[in-house]
Amino acid sequence: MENHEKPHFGYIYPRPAVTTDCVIFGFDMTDELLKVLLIERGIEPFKGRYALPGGFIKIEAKTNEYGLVVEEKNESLLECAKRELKEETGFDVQNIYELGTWSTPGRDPRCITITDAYYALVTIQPVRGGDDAADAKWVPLYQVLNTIKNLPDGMRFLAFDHDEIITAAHIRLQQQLCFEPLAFKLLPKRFSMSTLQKLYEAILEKNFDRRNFARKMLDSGILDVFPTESRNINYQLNLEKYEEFKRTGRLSNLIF
Amino acid sequence: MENHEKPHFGYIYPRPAVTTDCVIFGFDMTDELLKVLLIERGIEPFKGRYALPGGFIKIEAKTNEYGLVVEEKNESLLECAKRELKEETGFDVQNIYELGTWSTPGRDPRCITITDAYYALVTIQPVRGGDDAADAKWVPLYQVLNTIKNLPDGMRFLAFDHDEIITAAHIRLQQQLCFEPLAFKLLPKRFSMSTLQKLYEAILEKNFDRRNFARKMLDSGILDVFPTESRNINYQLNLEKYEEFKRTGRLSNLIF
DNA sequence: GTTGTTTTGTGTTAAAATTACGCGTTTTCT
DNA sequence: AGAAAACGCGTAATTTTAACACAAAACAAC
Repeated sequence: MENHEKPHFGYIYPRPAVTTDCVIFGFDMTDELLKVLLIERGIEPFKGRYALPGGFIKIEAKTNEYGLVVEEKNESLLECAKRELKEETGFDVQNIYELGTWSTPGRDPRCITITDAYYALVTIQPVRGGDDAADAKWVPLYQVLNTIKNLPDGMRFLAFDHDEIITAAHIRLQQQLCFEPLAFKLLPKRFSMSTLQKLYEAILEKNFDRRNFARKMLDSGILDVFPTESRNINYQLNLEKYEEFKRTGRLSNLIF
Repeated sequence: MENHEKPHFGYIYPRPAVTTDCVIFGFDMTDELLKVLLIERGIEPFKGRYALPGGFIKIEAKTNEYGLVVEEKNESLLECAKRELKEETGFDVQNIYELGTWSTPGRDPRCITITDAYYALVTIQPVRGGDDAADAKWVPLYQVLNTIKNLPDGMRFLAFDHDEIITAAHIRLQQQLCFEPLAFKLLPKRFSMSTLQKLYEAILEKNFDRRNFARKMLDSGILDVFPTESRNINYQLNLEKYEEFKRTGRLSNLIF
């Protein structure tokens, strides 16, 4: 542990280190499971444990020969989250949302660290071979949540306080689904009604009547219909209609 | 602007300064308006402008004679928000929720600063004399939001990026009201049905039919009834029933 | 390719919730 | 005192939700 002598541009009190972590949700079309992307930590602390991808925020400060700051550059927390994601998992994520901060004293044994957590929604490509990207791994969400829930008191599954973060992310995902058809961001462009339903069921942990579900979705008017070679029908989100319906408040019936 | 030479316990890159800001909502029974607590800034930057109460996170680090860290103390961001609130406005707030972080580069002209924003709900005491607490002032929310909305492009009403924060806080308050009867936290213990309705209308910016509103509230089962001297009726939130109904999912009909 | 099983598309109907008003009385304001 | 607003109690029409039936197409196993 080394001390740090870089300039801090005006505010002279000690500062916490700032990181971002990200809960990446993906829907696996092959087994129709909602999954999260975890990485195995290669270094201490928590070496060998699974954790959310994330890392420290980047601030570049240039000082002249007298030690005065002549140039500063920094990224926003959102940019930080996206960059770390790309670095650690190779994912280029569009749909990313802030979840909240975690700052309990002692949460990082190295130093006083606060993290700004994000969650992101991606479509898992159907036939990706072995999981790429370092030691990143897709794990079924329900497995993670169950493991966490059944842990003996005081024990943790993931590194740091990531157990809490992933639990909060799931709750937030459930709630946001009531305001916004987020689910589409987890699916490929076109999908079947039953796939969409399975996804809703996976997120909300509750089952729907197949026929009522389909009617509700279709009645909302945001889906375009595409026949397939077989008798089955595929659907696609109509973004214009969705945005319009959102403005005019006609999406309330999408709440389950 | 001075440089900073204090130790940073292990993580050796430059760090941003960290602050918290708080949007305090209060419902003024006298004029039945939803208001926010703003403070007039006494110092640069943005001297004389209104701003959200808030400030820097407190970290105390003690080093021995060799400059090594022997003791650290820090507060969580939530504790920081509560402390700053107390210091700047005298308010001791129970109901406080995290809103999100703001970290756009350049948002604070002094230095790289990220803020974690909170929102809080308080009951404004009926006959508080002149606004106490330094230069804190209750301002009707709709006035602030309208001012912000009608500002010429690029102009701002509040200091820093507090325009965005207060706007986001209002949206969040609206959304959270759909999951939780937050409104009660803005009212005194007992209140009339029309007061409750006015509050809901103020938050959601939408009007309800008096009779339907009352029925919905009463049917939910979370209100206790108290006659008054006059023919009128007062109500009070029954916390036990509320918690029970929340667990058993019987509050869905409280969504408007 | 035949057979049994599962999935998919298309309804109907009863119950529940929401919305829109009517009316007589009490309070409030001037 | 009189007019206007607020209040409590109620009903009817409409919309939304929940529960369930059936046949054709796809799929799996042999």
